[in-house]
Amino acid sequence: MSEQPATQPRDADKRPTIYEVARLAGVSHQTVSRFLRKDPTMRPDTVRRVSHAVEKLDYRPNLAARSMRTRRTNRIAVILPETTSFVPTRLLSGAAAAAHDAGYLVDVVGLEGDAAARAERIGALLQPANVDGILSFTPLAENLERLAPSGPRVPIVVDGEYDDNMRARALLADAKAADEIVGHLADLGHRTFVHVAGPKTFASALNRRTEYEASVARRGLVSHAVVEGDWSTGSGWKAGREVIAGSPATAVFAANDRVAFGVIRGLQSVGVDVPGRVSVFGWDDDELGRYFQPPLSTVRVNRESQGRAAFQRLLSLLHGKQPAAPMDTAGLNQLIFRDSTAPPPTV
Amino acid sequence: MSEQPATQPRDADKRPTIYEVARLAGVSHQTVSRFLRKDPTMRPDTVRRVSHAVEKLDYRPNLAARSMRTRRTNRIAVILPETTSFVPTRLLSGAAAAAHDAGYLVDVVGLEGDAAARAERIGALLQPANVDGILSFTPLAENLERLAPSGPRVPIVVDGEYDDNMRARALLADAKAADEIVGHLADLGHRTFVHVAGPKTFASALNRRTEYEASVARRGLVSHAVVEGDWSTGSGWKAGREVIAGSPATAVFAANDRVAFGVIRGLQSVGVDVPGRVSVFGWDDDELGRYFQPPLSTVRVNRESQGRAAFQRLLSLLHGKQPAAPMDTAGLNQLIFRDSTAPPPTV
DNA sequence: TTGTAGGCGTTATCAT
DNA sequence: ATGATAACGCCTACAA
Repeated sequence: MSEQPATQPRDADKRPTIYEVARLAGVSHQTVSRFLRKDPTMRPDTVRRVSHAVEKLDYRPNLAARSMRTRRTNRIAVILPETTSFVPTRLLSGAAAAAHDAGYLVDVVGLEGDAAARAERIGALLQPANVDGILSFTPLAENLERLAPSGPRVPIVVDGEYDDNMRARALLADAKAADEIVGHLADLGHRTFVHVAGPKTFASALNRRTEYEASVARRGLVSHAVVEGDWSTGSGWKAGREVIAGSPATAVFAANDRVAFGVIRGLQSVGVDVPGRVSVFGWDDDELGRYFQPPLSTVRVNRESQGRAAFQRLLSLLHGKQPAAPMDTAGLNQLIFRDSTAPPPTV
Repeated sequence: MSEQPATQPRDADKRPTIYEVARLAGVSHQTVSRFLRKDPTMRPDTVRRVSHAVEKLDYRPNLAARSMRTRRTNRIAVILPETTSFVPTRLLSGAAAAAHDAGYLVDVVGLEGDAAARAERIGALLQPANVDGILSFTPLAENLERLAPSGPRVPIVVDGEYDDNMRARALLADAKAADEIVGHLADLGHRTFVHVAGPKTFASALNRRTEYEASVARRGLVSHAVVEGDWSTGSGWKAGREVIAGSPATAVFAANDRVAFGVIRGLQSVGVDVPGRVSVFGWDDDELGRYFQPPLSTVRVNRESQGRAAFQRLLSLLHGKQPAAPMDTAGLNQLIFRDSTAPPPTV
């Protein structure tokens, strides 16, 4: 009773393995493995014994060992934009939560800089052996080629981008909201519009812009200008002062709320009243919009569920299914009308 | 020349291993391993041959296999708050970038919900076998006990929290800025203050609040109230209307810019002029503050480098060193004076 | 229903 | 300076 430490010989600093659980439970090591895999063919009594041992030892599986054997990592990589002005936090947490719910771990990698060393590490990370799939919240384009030049590729989903045969349905939600914004402003009596867009590389920005142009044309209205913005308040401010103020436009559709705040403040700074002279519509339902002066009309998008949806799309890919476009396309976007939109001045 | 496929037998869908690299280079598999480990004792010629083979096959190491053998994962976990109103994006990207630079991968895990399954997964993730260290941007408290009840623990750093013997120095930067804010307002002539704080569970919020109270007392000023906020614009709005408006206070120190925006708008909504009647100071240098009405006085904190610093602290722990407090404590916070602060009304 | 053998890709240890 | 062999912890296959 002194030579062999029996059940807990671990060198203090070492986690128990299935072997030690097995020994404590008086079974073989892969009976423990079966237990972990929730094999239904186990005798209830055995389950109990193993379960106790697991608990007593506070056993936790070694993920690396598992994935090496199963060739599945239960991990996805999420690629974040390098842009400092646009970081989709809610998207990230939504996607991460969905991933966790589905039993996946989430690696985040940034696209910042381009040090060779980092490129290499990221390249390694994105191998099939290291990650089951990739979810990107930033346009990828040729970056991908650089990161994983050849060989088998894991499934990739870029948020907001869809392949052709699902484009129509998938983008419908955003397009519909964009069209409704134009419609709302038109109903108020506006005829001349400006759109402050997001970067063209973002599918979502491009889509909104495209739909804006289509909607304006369809309704026989005038698009005075489309300003290329970068999601930032500064770009809105600039557009407000340099393009919109003094122009015949009376209605502005901004790519997001931060831009809209900039537009409004820019206009106010040169004495243009909002919404007296110009109406402004945002997109995101940033909390501040409720308290802004004037309170901002906007689109409430559930970024959390957008993130979840993006992950679901990836998950479908991982399961070998064709990813379905989000079904609840209807309820995804909700227009919120506040005081930043009103009828145009009666000339 | 037909039986053995020589150098690229991989089943189309399989990444090459060091064995295939070895075969192509005409060396043994752990000569390749040495190459990967940058072993300096290799003959230059051998290095060249292996290097070529690696490149030709686009070989990337299998991280799981490596970590299983080395018992190091080169991975850290970053824990994000469940709060939806406060998501430290910049902190995250700063920390992630620093981690990547140091050769570490980053897993993000949220603290959302409490489903047993998720707790289990997270618990597994946080094992030494799965992650080398943990960086948390949210208070952990007893959560930790729940997640990893026993056994060896990996090093943990909670952003903003420091152990006692470094507290003084580490917190100096924030405390100094907080004191300077009070000082600035006092210099303008203010005597009666309100602080709209962040959640007490956040070390940073608690520290600012504590220093606020100390600074006010030290200077013989009056703290009319300390309002418990939650980092949100709404909490600022509420504080502005319900506590500050109609009170004798003429100066407000808000926990962050979003709160400050709420305070200002709340005051304006009940006809209280800022800064005519009340001055408001923020914290964060949110871009919008530059364009706000009035432009917001605030503290510019480099969240990126704060995130980097947090990771460095963890890295020290990982290397077994005592973590040093940030050295550049001086330049970390920079007060920015804009129009939201002015002398109090002359009574 | 449970146990035994083998191997996943890598690095460590020992030879040579 | 390089090669052979074992081991990391787990799971899949097959045997009992």
